[in-house]
Amino acid sequence: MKRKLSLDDIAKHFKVSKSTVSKALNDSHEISRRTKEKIVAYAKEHKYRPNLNAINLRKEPSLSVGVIIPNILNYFFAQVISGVEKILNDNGYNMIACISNESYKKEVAITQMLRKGAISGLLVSLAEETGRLDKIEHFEPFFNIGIPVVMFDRVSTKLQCDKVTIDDTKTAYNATEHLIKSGCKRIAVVSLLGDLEISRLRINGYSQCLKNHGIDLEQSLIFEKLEKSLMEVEIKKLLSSGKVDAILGLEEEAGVTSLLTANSLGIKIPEELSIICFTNGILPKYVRPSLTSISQHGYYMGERAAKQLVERIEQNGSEKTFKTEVIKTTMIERESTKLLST
Amino acid sequence: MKRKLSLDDIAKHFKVSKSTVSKALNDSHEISRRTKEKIVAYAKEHKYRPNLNAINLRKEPSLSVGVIIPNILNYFFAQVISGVEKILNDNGYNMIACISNESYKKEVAITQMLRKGAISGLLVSLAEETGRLDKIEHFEPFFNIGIPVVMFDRVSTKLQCDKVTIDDTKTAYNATEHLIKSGCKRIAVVSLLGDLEISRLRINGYSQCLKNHGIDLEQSLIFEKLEKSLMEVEIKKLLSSGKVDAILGLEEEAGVTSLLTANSLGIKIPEELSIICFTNGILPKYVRPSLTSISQHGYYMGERAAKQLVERIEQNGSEKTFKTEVIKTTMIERESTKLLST
DNA sequence: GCTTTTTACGAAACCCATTTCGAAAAACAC
DNA sequence: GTGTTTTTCGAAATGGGTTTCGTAAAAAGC
Repeated sequence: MKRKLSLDDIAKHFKVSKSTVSKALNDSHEISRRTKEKIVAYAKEHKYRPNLNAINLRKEPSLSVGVIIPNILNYFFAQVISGVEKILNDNGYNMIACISNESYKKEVAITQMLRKGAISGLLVSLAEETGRLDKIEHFEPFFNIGIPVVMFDRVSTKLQCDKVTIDDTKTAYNATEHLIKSGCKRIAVVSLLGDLEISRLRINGYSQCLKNHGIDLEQSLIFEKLEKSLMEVEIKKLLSSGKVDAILGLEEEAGVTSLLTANSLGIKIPEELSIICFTNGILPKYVRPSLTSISQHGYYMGERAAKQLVERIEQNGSEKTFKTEVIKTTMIERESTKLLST
Repeated sequence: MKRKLSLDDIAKHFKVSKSTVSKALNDSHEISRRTKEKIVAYAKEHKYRPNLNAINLRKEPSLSVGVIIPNILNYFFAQVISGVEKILNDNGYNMIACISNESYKKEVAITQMLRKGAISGLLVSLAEETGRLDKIEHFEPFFNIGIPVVMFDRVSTKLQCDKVTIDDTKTAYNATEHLIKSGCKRIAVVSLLGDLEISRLRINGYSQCLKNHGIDLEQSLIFEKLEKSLMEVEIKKLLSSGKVDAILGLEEEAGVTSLLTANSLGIKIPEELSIICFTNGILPKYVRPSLTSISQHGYYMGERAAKQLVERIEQNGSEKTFKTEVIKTTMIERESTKLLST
């Protein structure tokens, strides 16, 4: 088709050498004014763009790493990105940040773009839709070419690579147990997240904990995959029914919305209702009463994931066994839960 | 020094041709098992990494753009990044996101890294420290090489390039006027930001408005450059003194902290104290009472800045006049201000 | 008018990996 | 043992710029 215009093309057009063209475009004193003018004019007219790879071929090679996150407006992922960026920079890598916007299609497009781009490694947290569809073939080319991949937070068991996650099951278990120990008996789960592995794991942890404490699991208390627009209404219904004394929010927004809704209904927190939520972003600290939340240590997770990737890149595939690093979570106790009388 | 290991180096070491080495490393069937093994082993041992620019020279050139932001944990900048990313992606560019962390030194390091990297354009919002030191020489190389630069939000008048900003003076003026019209007379300014141009402009707008309404400017009511750790104490002092009936926060955190402090002191909002803050992030909506804030339309600003940059890149420097696009701000009225009886 | 200097440009090397094609050597068939 | 196929490898082209160095022509010097 219409191949990109190269120096040679311009050179042929004017029947000069490409060194002349190169010098003319770089405004070298070696080239006469008249020659420069016509070449520059021609280049401008035909929108000549030098091939940056060719230019950089002569310079020090610059290493870069692709990072795919579902949503940068999510504070947790912003933290991860911060950590990733720090480590990559310390090690002389550029970060090519890409945002999938929770869309499978976008994620595929990004991988295609990155594949032909110059990346030495890839960090990924799956889009919600990708988790739901459970399609991960678009990552295979990287494995084939030998570009190391490290997944973090939203990982897939289907992919054989290094991973950094939290123990979602255990964390949910502990949070639930904390609620039970503080006297709560009817604990609801509220979530916006869809069919992600982490949602299933968290709900598993919750269920196991109830079971171990002899509490019956009630499906009617589990509100998964709530539509963002409907969440407030649903929570209002739930709280008005008076059937619950605690809420476990699987992400920050669920917890905060529950808290604000309870406030508006005049429900006393934590006396009548305890709330714990995953993800310790900005909100839990600032809402009133402040919200007990679980820190997933996003910054640290980013650091660890980036570190693992850098190691993989530098060792260049000698080690063949993949490791999954599990980062400890921390429950930040605030005003939305009762103190345990230990 | 120790130049990077190239295919030729390995070839010389084994006295074979570099095509053999290349094929061996790519696990080609054309190469015998024994030859492959020893070459791969050697490459691994000496950490051979192919030059990606050389590889990509043969592929379609991939375009990328550098973006420097001061802090990704700031919701406003996260919004900008979202907008930037969308436009760049739509136009087939990669985004190389870099975080200066408000540090001049880091910003300089980033520009050096990007300079030798393959970027076709640069988007920048200055670090706080850079604004304070007022040193911007590290951007000059880009202008010399002809790599277009677009600044957004935290811009510098010293640099001749395209810019996208809000009208900080006017916005502060309008906010102040809104407070005055709603009956406030003693309006304090609270800010964490240091010597940034935007701080000066905002305070200018505030001052002008007071002047035009015949209110004397009191330096003791302007709290610039507050230390993050001291902010709460300072605000507490200010509010306890009972000398103010309104606060203009130059950024979200200042506004929210003021609001929470007022709450804890039992000061009624907005009856006894009105608050408006810049930057409409997540917090203003979720605190109680909710906080009137000024949306700077981060996402849109990102889109516009990226669009300007892409245009510059594609036209390749034919247009020589630089334009500054001013984005309209919007005041989102919430519960922290009194309604105007218009 | 002849020498020297300057100007203007071209040929070729260089950056580094991939890939095509040709050829030598080894393996196999008959 | 001769012919054929397969295996294994190398030379050279390719991609698109930059840069060095050499040289012819034009300008300047005396």
